[in-house]
Amino acid sequence: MSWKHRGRGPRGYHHGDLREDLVRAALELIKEKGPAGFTFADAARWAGVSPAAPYRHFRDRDQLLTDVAKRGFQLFSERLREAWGEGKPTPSEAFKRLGAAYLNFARQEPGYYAAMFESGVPIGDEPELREIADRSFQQLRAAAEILVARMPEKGRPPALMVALHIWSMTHGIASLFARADAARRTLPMRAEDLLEAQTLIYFKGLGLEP
Amino acid sequence: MSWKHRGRGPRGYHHGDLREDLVRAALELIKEKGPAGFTFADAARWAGVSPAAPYRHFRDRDQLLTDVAKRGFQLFSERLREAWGEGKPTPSEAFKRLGAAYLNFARQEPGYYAAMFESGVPIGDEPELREIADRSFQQLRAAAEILVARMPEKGRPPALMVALHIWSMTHGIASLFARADAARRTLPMRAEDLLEAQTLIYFKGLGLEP
DNA sequence: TGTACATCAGTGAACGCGCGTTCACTGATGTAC
DNA sequence: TGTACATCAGTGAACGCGCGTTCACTGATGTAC
Repeated sequence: MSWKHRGRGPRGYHHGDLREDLVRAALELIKEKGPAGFTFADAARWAGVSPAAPYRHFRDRDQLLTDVAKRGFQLFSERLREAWGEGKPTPSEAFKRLGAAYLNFARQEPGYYAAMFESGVPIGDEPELREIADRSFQQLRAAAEILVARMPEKGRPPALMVALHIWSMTHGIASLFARADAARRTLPMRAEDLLEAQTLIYFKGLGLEP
Repeated sequence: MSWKHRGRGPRGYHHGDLREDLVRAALELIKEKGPAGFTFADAARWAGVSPAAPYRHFRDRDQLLTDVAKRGFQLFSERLREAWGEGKPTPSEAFKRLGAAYLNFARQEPGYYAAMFESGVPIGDEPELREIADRSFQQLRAAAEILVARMPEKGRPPALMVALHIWSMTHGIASLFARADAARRTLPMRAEDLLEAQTLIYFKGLGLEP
């Protein structure tokens, strides 16, 4: 595997897919050094290209980071959707998969996770990013709707609140115990088990039988 | 308020309290630009001192950051301890205060919070830091013990697990909705209310009456 | 099918800048006698 | 109380370095005819 172009065949003057490769570079570098630890020049070097080349594709480092965050939310939405699997066979099974997918995303995609949640990229400033980010949450929201719909009509909690609760607990466990970097706290059990237990207790508190 | 020494009286050749002032500088700069957005030189400038001066007090930027994290955990422990107030008048009252203290800490001390949880400072590498960080968690742990002790002996959940659950949900809400920077998600209610509702549901799921 | 041309996506040299770090130094403070 | 000296905590100049950014350029590719 050559340093210059990493096995995508010899390249001539044109790179061919620099935009994609810069995103890959960013992910790799964020993983290694944290969301603030990579530079535009770094990314160019990683892609085997002159330091001026990235300017053909991104205005600056921030725009690259924002793009990474967007792709991250996109991928995240898909992962959550697949995991939820329309709530089959039972919502609690599906919730278990959903939580596991969240934790796995944090573990396996540290570059995306950091760009999405800890890079300081302002979500609110760019409508497109905001929309994509919201879509991830809509997955949770839809799941909560289905869960709540199984309860007797009297005393149903608001689905939005339930979705936010699930999000919070999952995000808390992911950020503390399932992250890939040195800030991870040790845990005397699997993060999945901690989350599953918490979810069960929470559901029970809502009045749902298992 | 002069730029040079910010109202702590005129100073001569010696600064008097540079170590403390560098910590203050770090907090201020982290708050403004994020945990990775400040430099050693920045901190020196903020304190009104030559760029070589910080080296008398800290080996490098990382050591300063670690020191900030330590102080952060120290302060955090105290805040949690005060808020818990030995669980009086009732544990659920006390838990409510505990959660609010956590959220307020995230909001009011963004510099400390970021240094503690999002700066990439490796907790495990320095025993002293680890010990201080653990102490914060022990506050939650002790609170969980008291809560669990109120339950009938049969079917008591492990206090450790309960403490981890409380930590996770509080941390999740703090990190998503009560942070002070641009990565904060909007929330259609007070973060405190979301947390309180979640805690109540969780406690109910554990079999505790309000 | 060939050719001329426009456009695109890269180069590489150059620049100013701020950072980290070292160094011999010096002003201020504390202490022994 | 005064003096000599050691120590401490700063200075400021200097250095090498890598980053961000611009620029005129050039090689490769696509397209009109």
